[in-house]
Amino acid sequence: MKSEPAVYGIDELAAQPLQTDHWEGVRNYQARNMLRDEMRPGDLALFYHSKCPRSGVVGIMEVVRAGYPDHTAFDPESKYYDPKSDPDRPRWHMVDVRFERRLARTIPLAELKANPALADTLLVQRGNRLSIMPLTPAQWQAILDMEREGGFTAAL
DNA sequence: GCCAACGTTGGC
DNA sequence: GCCAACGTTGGC
Repeated sequence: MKSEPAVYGIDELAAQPLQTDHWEGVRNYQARNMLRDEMRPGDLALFYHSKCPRSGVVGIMEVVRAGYPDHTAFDPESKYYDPKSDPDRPRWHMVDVRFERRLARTIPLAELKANPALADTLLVQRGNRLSIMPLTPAQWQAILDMEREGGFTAAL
Protein backbone atom coordinates (compact mmCIF):
# COMPACT_ATOMS: atom_id res chain seq x y z
CA MET A 1 0.00 0.00 0.00
CA LYS A 2 1.56 3.26 -1.17
CA SER A 3 1.44 6.63 0.51
CA GLU A 4 3.45 9.78 0.12
CA PRO A 5 5.22 10.36 3.44
CA ALA A 6 4.76 14.11 3.02
CA VAL A 7 1.02 13.45 3.15
CA TYR A 8 0.87 10.43 5.43
CA GLY A 9 3.88 8.33 6.35
CA ILE A 10 4.45 5.34 8.53
CA ASP A 11 5.44 7.54 11.46
CA GLU A 12 1.99 9.06 11.47
CA LEU A 13 0.34 5.66 11.49
CA ALA A 14 2.55 4.56 14.37
CA ALA A 15 1.57 7.70 16.31
CA GLN A 16 -2.18 7.08 16.06
CA PRO A 17 -4.20 5.85 19.02
CA LEU A 18 -3.90 2.06 18.97
CA GLN A 19 -1.50 2.64 16.05
CA THR A 20 -4.56 2.22 13.87
CA ASP A 21 -6.06 4.42 11.17
CA HIS A 22 -8.26 4.32 8.13
CA TRP A 23 -6.64 4.27 4.70
CA GLU A 24 -8.54 7.12 3.12
CA GLY A 25 -8.37 8.84 -0.21
CA VAL A 26 -7.94 6.00 -2.71
CA ARG A 27 -9.61 7.21 -5.90
CA ASN A 28 -8.77 4.50 -8.38
CA TYR A 29 -11.27 1.80 -9.22
CA GLN A 30 -8.85 -1.08 -9.37
CA ALA A 31 -7.43 -0.19 -5.97
CA ARG A 32 -10.94 0.45 -4.67
CA ASN A 33 -11.99 -3.04 -5.65
CA MET A 34 -9.18 -4.54 -3.63
CA LEU A 35 -10.05 -2.43 -0.61
CA ARG A 36 -13.73 -3.21 -0.88
CA ASP A 37 -13.72 -6.83 -1.95
CA GLU A 38 -10.49 -8.56 -1.17
CA MET A 39 -8.77 -7.26 1.93
CA ARG A 40 -9.76 -8.95 5.17
CA PRO A 41 -8.93 -8.49 8.83
CA GLY A 42 -5.74 -10.37 9.57
CA ASP A 43 -4.23 -9.71 6.15
CA LEU A 44 -0.78 -8.18 6.25
CA ALA A 45 0.33 -5.31 4.04
CA LEU A 46 3.56 -3.53 3.31
CA PHE A 47 3.72 0.23 3.76
CA TYR A 48 5.46 1.81 0.75
CA HIS A 49 6.64 5.41 0.77
CA SER A 50 6.13 6.91 -2.69
CA LYS A 51 7.16 10.15 -4.34
CA CYS A 52 9.93 10.98 -1.92
CA PRO A 53 13.73 10.97 -1.83
CA ARG A 54 13.86 7.43 -0.47
CA SER A 55 10.92 5.68 -2.06
CA GLY A 56 10.54 2.09 -0.97
CA VAL A 57 9.09 -0.37 1.49
CA VAL A 58 9.30 0.89 5.05
CA GLY A 59 7.14 -1.31 7.22
CA ILE A 60 4.38 -3.80 7.86
CA MET A 61 0.72 -3.24 8.68
CA GLU A 62 -2.20 -5.47 9.50
CA VAL A 63 -5.68 -4.98 8.08
CA VAL A 64 -8.01 -4.74 11.07
CA ARG A 65 -11.26 -3.75 9.38
CA ALA A 66 -12.53 -4.88 5.99
CA GLY A 67 -13.65 -2.45 3.32
CA TYR A 68 -16.26 0.15 4.19
CA PRO A 69 -17.29 3.48 2.62
CA ASP A 70 -14.66 6.22 2.54
CA HIS A 71 -16.43 9.07 4.31
CA THR A 72 -13.92 11.66 3.09
CA ALA A 73 -15.60 11.40 -0.32
CA PHE A 74 -18.77 12.86 1.23
CA ASP A 75 -17.06 15.86 2.82
CA PRO A 76 -16.88 19.00 0.64
CA GLU A 77 -14.09 20.28 2.86
CA SER A 78 -11.93 17.23 2.22
CA LYS A 79 -9.33 17.15 -0.48
CA TYR A 80 -10.69 13.71 -1.28
CA TYR A 81 -14.22 14.98 -1.80
CA ASP A 82 -16.07 13.40 -4.71
CA PRO A 83 -19.55 14.73 -5.36
CA LYS A 84 -20.34 11.59 -7.32
CA SER A 85 -20.07 9.50 -4.19
CA ASP A 86 -22.87 9.71 -1.66
CA PRO A 87 -23.70 7.70 1.45
CA ASP A 88 -26.54 5.87 -0.29
CA ARG A 89 -24.29 4.76 -3.11
CA PRO A 90 -20.70 5.09 -1.94
CA ARG A 91 -18.23 5.04 -4.76
CA TRP A 92 -15.04 4.78 -2.70
CA HIS A 93 -14.02 2.48 0.07
CA MET A 94 -11.24 2.11 2.60
CA VAL A 95 -9.94 -0.31 5.20
CA ASP A 96 -8.50 0.18 8.65
CA VAL A 97 -4.88 -0.76 9.19
CA ARG A 98 -2.74 -1.16 12.27
CA PHE A 99 0.97 -0.50 12.44
CA GLU A 100 2.89 -3.66 13.05
CA ARG A 101 6.54 -2.70 12.71
CA ARG A 102 9.05 -0.73 10.71
CA LEU A 103 11.53 -2.65 8.61
CA ALA A 104 15.14 -2.53 9.74
CA ARG A 105 15.79 -0.39 6.68
CA THR A 106 13.94 1.10 3.76
CA ILE A 107 14.06 -1.28 0.83
CA PRO A 108 14.40 1.03 -2.15
CA LEU A 109 12.53 0.55 -5.39
CA ALA A 110 15.76 -0.02 -7.30
CA GLU A 111 16.48 -3.10 -5.19
CA LEU A 112 12.96 -4.40 -5.60
CA LYS A 113 13.32 -4.02 -9.35
CA ALA A 114 16.62 -5.87 -9.28
CA ASN A 115 15.20 -8.90 -7.48
CA PRO A 116 14.18 -11.56 -10.01
CA ALA A 117 11.70 -12.99 -7.51
CA LEU A 118 9.70 -9.78 -7.84
CA ALA A 119 9.72 -9.46 -11.61
CA ASP A 120 6.06 -10.40 -11.80
CA THR A 121 4.85 -7.91 -9.22
CA LEU A 122 2.82 -4.97 -10.41
CA LEU A 123 5.06 -2.72 -8.35
CA VAL A 124 8.13 -3.12 -10.51
CA GLN A 125 6.37 -3.18 -13.85
CA ARG A 126 6.77 -0.22 -16.12
CA GLY A 127 4.41 2.64 -15.71
CA ASN A 128 2.49 1.11 -12.88
CA ARG A 129 0.67 3.67 -10.77
CA LEU A 130 -1.61 1.57 -8.65
CA SER A 131 -1.45 2.52 -5.00
CA ILE A 132 -2.57 -0.87 -3.74
CA MET A 133 -1.25 -4.10 -5.18
CA PRO A 134 -1.44 -7.77 -4.27
CA LEU A 135 1.59 -9.91 -3.47
CA THR A 136 1.86 -13.67 -3.47
CA PRO A 137 3.23 -15.30 -0.31
CA ALA A 138 6.47 -15.99 -2.17
CA GLN A 139 6.78 -12.35 -3.24
CA TRP A 140 6.03 -11.20 0.27
CA GLN A 141 8.78 -13.44 1.64
CA ALA A 142 11.20 -12.32 -1.05
CA ILE A 143 10.78 -8.71 0.04
CA LEU A 144 11.21 -9.49 3.72
CA ASP A 145 14.30 -11.51 2.87
CA MET A 146 15.81 -8.27 1.56
CA GLU A 147 15.37 -6.50 4.86
CA ARG A 148 18.73 -7.54 6.27
CA GLU A 149 20.74 -7.27 3.08
CA GLY A 150 23.19 -4.49 2.59
CA GLY A 151 21.56 -2.04 4.88
CA PHE A 152 23.90 -1.88 7.82
CA THR A 153 25.69 1.30 6.85
CA ALA A 154 22.68 3.49 7.39
CA ALA A 155 22.66 4.07 11.10
CA LEU A 156 19.31 4.71 12.70
C1' DG B 1 10.79 20.27 -12.31
C1' DC B 2 10.46 17.02 -16.11
C1' DC B 3 8.00 13.75 -18.40
C1' DA B 4 6.31 8.96 -19.44
C1' DA B 5 2.54 6.30 -18.42
C1' DC B 6 -1.81 5.80 -17.18
C1' DG B 7 -6.91 6.77 -15.95
C1' DT B 8 -10.88 9.63 -16.69
C1' DT B 9 -13.82 12.77 -19.10
C1' DG B 10 -16.72 14.29 -22.56
C1' DG B 11 -17.72 15.59 -27.45
C1' DC B 12 -19.25 13.41 -31.27
C1' DG C 1 -18.32 3.39 -28.37
C1' DC C 2 -14.30 5.89 -30.06
C1' DC C 3 -10.63 8.65 -28.90
C1' DA C 4 -8.42 13.25 -28.10
C1' DA C 5 -7.71 16.15 -24.34
C1' DC C 6 -6.80 16.57 -19.86
C1' DG C 7 -5.38 15.50 -15.07
C1' DT C 8 -2.66 12.62 -12.02
C1' DT C 9 0.98 9.56 -10.48
C1' DG C 10 5.43 8.92 -9.26
C1' DG C 11 10.32 7.88 -10.52
C1' DC C 12 14.15 10.32 -11.54
